[in-house]
Amino acid sequence: MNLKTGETRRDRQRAATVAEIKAAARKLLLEGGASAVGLRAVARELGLSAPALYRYFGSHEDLISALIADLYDELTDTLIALRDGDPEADLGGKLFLIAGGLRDWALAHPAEFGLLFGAPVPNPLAGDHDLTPGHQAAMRFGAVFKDLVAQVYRQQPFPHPSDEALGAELVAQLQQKSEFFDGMPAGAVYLSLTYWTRLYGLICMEVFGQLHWALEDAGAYFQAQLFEIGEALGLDCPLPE
Amino acid sequence: MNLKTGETRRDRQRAATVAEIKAAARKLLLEGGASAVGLRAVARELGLSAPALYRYFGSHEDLISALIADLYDELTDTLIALRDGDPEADLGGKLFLIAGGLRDWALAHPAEFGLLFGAPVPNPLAGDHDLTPGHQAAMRFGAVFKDLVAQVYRQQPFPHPSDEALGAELVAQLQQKSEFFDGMPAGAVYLSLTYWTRLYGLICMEVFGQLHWALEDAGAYFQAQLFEIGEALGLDCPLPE
DNA sequence: CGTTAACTGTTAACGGTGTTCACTCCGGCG
DNA sequence: CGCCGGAGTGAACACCGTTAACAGTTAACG
Repeated sequence: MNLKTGETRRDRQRAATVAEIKAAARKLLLEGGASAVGLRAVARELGLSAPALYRYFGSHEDLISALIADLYDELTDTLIALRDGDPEADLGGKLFLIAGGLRDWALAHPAEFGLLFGAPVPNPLAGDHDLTPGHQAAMRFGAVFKDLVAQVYRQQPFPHPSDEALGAELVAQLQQKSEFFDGMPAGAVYLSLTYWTRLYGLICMEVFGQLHWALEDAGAYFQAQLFEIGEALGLDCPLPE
Repeated sequence: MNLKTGETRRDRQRAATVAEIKAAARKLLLEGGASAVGLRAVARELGLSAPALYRYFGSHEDLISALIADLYDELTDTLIALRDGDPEADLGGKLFLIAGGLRDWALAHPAEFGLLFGAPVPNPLAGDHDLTPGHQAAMRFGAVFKDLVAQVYRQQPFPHPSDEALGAELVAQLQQKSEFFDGMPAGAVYLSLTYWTRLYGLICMEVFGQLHWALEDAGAYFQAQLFEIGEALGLDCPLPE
């Protein structure tokens, strides 16, 4: 059976167990936050001994990394579904959809969001050009936004700051990423980066509770900010209310 | 001596020990990140037994909270010194100074920054109107920015979005904070919030390594963004380079 | 088919953590 | 002086990630 892949019964069993482990880890993460997903806790969740998990993951950190990669993938799929769900929406509308979708996901899964986008600060280690599956999944996630912005620009180039306004040093760095951004000029890459930076900052602030002192419900503020950013990208946005 | 406060010799000794403990915690935080500042590690650092620390802090979390409050205070002092250090600078210049100062501090102390502004996510507990010293210190910190923006507006009101553009719900929330913002109208409060949100997001992204994929050195990008935000606040900013 | 090797799981143990308890000091107060 | 209370101790508990030595099962190969 399936001689091509050489997939044996044990391989399938193993894959199933790995999935079970990650599912248990997700459950613990959802219920008790990041600190609740421990090696022993996961093992306990599926009636195993803690050392048994070492047959599937090299360490606790490896498990967490795999979990992060999965979460990235799931979030990416959610956003893609949102992007392609409404065939009536134009490119700008899709941009609004996935921005709102990211915020909704972050608010619904704060612990998961913190794991993905919070501080990997304790690791200012040697220059590791991360090729981990987690990093790749993060790239796949970011590409959803990047590609959409690039499509918007391709369809109707939005006005962007001139090279002189940005300064030579910044332009040099931006032009390095021009190819990655579908050949967009530095100013347009700059605006794309601004879009992402503001969106990220907005959601971080809200999820991390850094906005409570000013706003009870940041929903309206988020919409207004999104409107501003959309304007900068030359989109005609729906006025609030 | 000092009968008013009833400050006895033991009280002074105690305060000194508390300071020593927090100093050791800071050292560990600086050297090994947030995870390195453990109860036993701190005790080890000053030749004490772990349980001894319970005479000074009710728990490990209490120690961390006290540390956070101290860090907030220190950061606040740093920014205030920066603000008042150059008597030549006008209000807008001061705003640029403290924004850059915050970024510099964050980059120089990433672990500390993560502790202050990173995810307190795991605690979505009951509605606790935080009156902890940490929260108060955070307010004192935020006020440095808030007051400066309010002074800028007072000196020369910057153009701000109209109530209609913001939407009724958002305006209602903003007006609730009008008094806190020196009587500024909703649109101006909105712009102040935008200033802070963008600054925070920018620094978070850089410190948390969320910008590495796009920019090696985010310094120029930061300056350009600061310039944009300053423009929105009606400041005449120095063009880069 | 039988043998062998690899895989999955176990228990025991090590060093680490935060925390509590019972106990000893000793300085300052009435 | 007597004594209370604060400071500090070591032992212990329950948890954590991780390793080692061992047993049962399953797949692969001659």
